[in-house]
Amino acid sequence: MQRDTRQRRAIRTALKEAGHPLSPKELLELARQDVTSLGIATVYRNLRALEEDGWIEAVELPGDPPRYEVAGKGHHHHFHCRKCDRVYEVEGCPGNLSSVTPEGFELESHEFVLYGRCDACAA
Amino acid sequence: MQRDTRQRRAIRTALKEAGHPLSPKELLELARQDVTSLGIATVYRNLRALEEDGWIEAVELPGDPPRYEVAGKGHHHHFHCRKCDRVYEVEGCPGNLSSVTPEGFELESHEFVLYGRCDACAA
DNA sequence: GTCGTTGCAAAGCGTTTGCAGCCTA
DNA sequence: TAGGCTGCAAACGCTTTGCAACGAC
Repeated sequence: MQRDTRQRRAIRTALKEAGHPLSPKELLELARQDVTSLGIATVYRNLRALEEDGWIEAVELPGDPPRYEVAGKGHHHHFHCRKCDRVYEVEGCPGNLSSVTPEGFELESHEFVLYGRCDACAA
Repeated sequence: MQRDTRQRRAIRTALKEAGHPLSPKELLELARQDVTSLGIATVYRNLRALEEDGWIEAVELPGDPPRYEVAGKGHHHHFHCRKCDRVYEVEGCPGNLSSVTPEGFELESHEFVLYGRCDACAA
């Protein structure tokens, strides 16, 4: 990742402005508002490059292809709205994980996903 | 799902005997010990049929294709071993989820995955 | 014998890669 | 102007589907 191309700039801007994790396809649509010729392969290549540079982080939710969000937000989890399919960040962590870890198992990390309706869809 | 074929019997047996969630490929390999001619398409078709019948449940972990386990075990979560890649069931639940649910959001359910080393791999 | 089920091969779908041309530095 | 980057199209891996043959009931 050495050059600052129009495509890369559009992708970074879309990720920053969205404020929530984006799928490659969502990202393509958003970034195409700046660079109409943008191809999906370029999106995937830049996602990988940005992730290797630590600029973004993959958000992997069960049963879904990865979404991506700007990195450096500290430990958090996600809320997946069943109605609009959007993913939100949530702060906090239920903790108390060692009590559910089986005997002899070494716990290294955890993931945690909430499902339901976001405030907009619940209304 | 009306007929009790050799293939379906082999698939059910493999799922029951494994005791932990299996991927379609793992299942194919196990069930082929009974029915050598078994094809992957048949595995996928039977997984769907067994799931629709409520006989099995999909176990979706972040970033992984679905695994399948025998249904009816009640609420539980999973531990994914980073070394052997196997998935174990864990009992219990950290609870206390409403405290991390944002204002105005309606919580319907949750998923929860532990990562680390299983007892065999930790030794 | 019927028709649900199977195995194969082809089709889908999301993601990755090869390659020639483009454009940033 | 060099070579990193892009867009296109082909390749890939996993899952689904079409179809003729098979076999459970």
